[in-house]
Amino acid sequence: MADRLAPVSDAQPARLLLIDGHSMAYRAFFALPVDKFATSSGQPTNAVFGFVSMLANLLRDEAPTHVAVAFDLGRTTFRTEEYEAYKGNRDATPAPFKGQVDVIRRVLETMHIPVLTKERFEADDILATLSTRADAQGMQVLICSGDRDSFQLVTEDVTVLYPVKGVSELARMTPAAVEAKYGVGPARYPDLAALVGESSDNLPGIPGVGPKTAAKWIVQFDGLENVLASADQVPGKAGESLRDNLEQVALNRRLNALITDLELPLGPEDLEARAWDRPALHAILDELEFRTLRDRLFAMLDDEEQAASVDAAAAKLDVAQLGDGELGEWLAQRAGRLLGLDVRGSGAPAAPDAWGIAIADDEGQAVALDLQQIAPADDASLAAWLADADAPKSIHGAKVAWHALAGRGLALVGVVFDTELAAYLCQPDRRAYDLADLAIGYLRRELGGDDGSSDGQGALDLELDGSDEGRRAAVRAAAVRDLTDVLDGEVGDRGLSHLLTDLELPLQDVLGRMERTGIAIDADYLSSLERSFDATVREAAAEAYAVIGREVNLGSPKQLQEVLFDQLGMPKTKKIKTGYTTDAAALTDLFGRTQHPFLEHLLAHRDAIRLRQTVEGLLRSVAPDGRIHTTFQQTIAATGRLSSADPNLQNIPIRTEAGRQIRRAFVVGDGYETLVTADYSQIEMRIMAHLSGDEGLIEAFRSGEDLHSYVGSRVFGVPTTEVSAAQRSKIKAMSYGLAYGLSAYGLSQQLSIAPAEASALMADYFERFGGVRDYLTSVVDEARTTGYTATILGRRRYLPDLTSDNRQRREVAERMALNAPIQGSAADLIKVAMLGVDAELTKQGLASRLLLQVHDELVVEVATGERDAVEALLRTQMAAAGDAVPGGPLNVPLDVSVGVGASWHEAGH
DNA sequence: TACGGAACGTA
DNA sequence: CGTACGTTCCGTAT
Repeated sequence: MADRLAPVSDAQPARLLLIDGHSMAYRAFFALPVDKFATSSGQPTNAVFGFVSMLANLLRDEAPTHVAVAFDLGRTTFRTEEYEAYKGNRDATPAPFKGQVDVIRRVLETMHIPVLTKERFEADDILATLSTRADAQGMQVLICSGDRDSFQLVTEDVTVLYPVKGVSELARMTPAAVEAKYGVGPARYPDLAALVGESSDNLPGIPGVGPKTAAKWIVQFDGLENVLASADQVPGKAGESLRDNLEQVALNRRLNALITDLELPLGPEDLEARAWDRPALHAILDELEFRTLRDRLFAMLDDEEQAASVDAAAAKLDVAQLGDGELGEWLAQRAGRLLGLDVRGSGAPAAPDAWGIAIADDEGQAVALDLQQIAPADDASLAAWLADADAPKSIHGAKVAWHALAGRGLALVGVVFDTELAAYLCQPDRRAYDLADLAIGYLRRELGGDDGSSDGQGALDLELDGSDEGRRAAVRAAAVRDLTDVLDGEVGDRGLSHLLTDLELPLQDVLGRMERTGIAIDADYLSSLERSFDATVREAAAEAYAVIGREVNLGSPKQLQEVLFDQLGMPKTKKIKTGYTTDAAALTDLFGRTQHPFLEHLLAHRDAIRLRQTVEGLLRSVAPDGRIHTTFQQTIAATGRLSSADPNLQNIPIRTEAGRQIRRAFVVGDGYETLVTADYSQIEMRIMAHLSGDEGLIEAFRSGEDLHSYVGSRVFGVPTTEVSAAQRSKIKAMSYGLAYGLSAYGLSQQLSIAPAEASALMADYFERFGGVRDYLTSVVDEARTTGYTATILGRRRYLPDLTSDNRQRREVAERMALNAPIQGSAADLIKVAMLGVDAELTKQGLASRLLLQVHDELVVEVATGERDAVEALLRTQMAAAGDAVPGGPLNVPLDVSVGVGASWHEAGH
């Protein structure tokens, strides 16, 4: 069999991967839903994604040394010249597929994978030629093609990878596999195909002859030639059919023979895999918005390449090896220049620590310091520089760094730019703002190392060699410095500089202090609450078990469905992915209909277990200082709101009496007099009034009357005093629903009224408050045109789905567009207010301090004797936030209500 | 062990 | 068939 020389013993044979580009792209196109794969601008990318994904898998799994992709050129080939109907049954190329082949070719270009085409020939002919020559040269060949004609090329050293499901699952067609599947070997596969026909090529076979008969004949007569020559000896109906179609079979065989001696510009030896043009590849994958795929691709590079590329990216970075005491001079040489900073450590507000720091300038010079063994002189220089307001710094996530440094007694002042905040303002819908990701996206630079957990906190691996870790930190600091210039431009282009510099950056400092301060907890009381809720949980569970005669996990929706719908045979609730919902609304509805006691106990159990869980979580979060230190996240909510985590103090119960018990545990701390809460009343409706300019709504607020009664009186045409409670609550639901894009149907559901009644209510509402309707439609229209919504301070939210062809996606985006300016403007205002309150506390020399923000509410801990002053400044500053709006003050007043008490519950209202 | 879904707390 | 979040638990996939 082996009639050629075996490869030299040690050397691995070359492995050539050949891909039929068009056929695989086409397969990918139909395997992946086009509506799921598109860029934010609507460019379909499903074929590109499938193709590149398949390519990535092949490169990883097969590790080819040589690669090429062949494409067809147009539809006319020597085959269509011989037989006009060849492939004539193909549907027109779908519009979303057009253009994707060109994109694939661009990707291949950046990967330096040769693309071959040949006038009048098909991609398969090119592959056949290359494969045959490579086989003769002793290479191992893999052919990836969705065209079965390629099976004829299979040998001991040539394997066809044929897609069986999408493009992710490829069958390895070896000689044995072909034989097993078709009953003939690869060389005779085209004989079989000629008899059976190939519908995808529009080549008809012999009627009544399938692969079994065809294989039988080929084996019996030893090849197609002999079958045709002996056609008259073939018995039966099939034989007759054969004799009627001799010409077609011969034609089929001529057409399905692949050409193996084309003249090509490149031979197998010229196809050696080369290094990718990484920046260009990054750029195009970026353009395609392929984030995970990019990670997969680049994760394939072996360590050596990885290291080399990181070195290349950081080649220009010079990490100074300073002797003890030389830091001061290094910093002095750069006095007044903006430097990038990277702090390694833990930024947890309750337990901060920093152990490493790196500083980089804009000329590729950096230093890295181990804070655990820093020389005293350098420590002093560093502390002075960090605390110097005139030493401008840029950091990625300054609040975390600020906490960490504080853990080592270091202040941090003079932060004039934050790359994380800047990226958030530019792309508020991103899930995360890892420095490494931003570096790739904005700088086309791979930072390497840090394995993704590089969010600036806790990412330091102590086991690593110190100098190596120092270099990583320096690379990050340099990336921050370089990103600063790029993002500063991006922020400026979007008109967000004011928001960054005058709002988010200074707010970060306020938030840091709020987190560090924390809020005092009465832990003994909280523990007694826990016991009480726990008792309720046990009782409710026991009673529920008694009713159904067995114990189930009441926290498992799956088991509950069994009990409710199978065991107890209750009517089915609303369908969800995993069956039927068991949420509180559905259970309450079921109880109303069945009066079944199990439901009562189940609901009581739900409530109690929830409360117990909340209490337990809070208890776990109490720090040694007896306070809870939440983290306010400033780059999470796409609308501009803050969020609170570890623990979340923005969702502490308030609606039920049992829930409010929990708020009694949040108390004034030692040495302080009381807590004060101040909240905006109906801030979102006020913003709606301002933004819409609706005279009626504006007048409602100026009149000082109860909003919902006022609006109700206009809608129902009765005096304000005669608006019934039911009318008022309908209006209230309606008003709030408007800001969320509520539909008439949704309103009817919420109010348990007929959809027609809800529609009529909405019509009446808009009749009286037409400015609101006009505003809501215009806000969506404008966002569709510009691509984004904007708040009163210019904060943007980009909503590309507003132009989606997919109705579902489009309507979701429309509701986001309605809500974002309102929710976001409210967020802007309270942020302005927080800065004002904080500044005023300082200015008046007060010791009272901000503790919490809950979207429209501030909680302040008041020092002895400062109560009146604090209350006054809260009212003033929160109301004054409306004056900071560009283009003058809001055209409605901002009402603030204030409460005072020793606990959050008492201070609430 | 990691992840998505369901449920539910807040504004 | 109403926006924005975070946390917990369950069940399944890994």
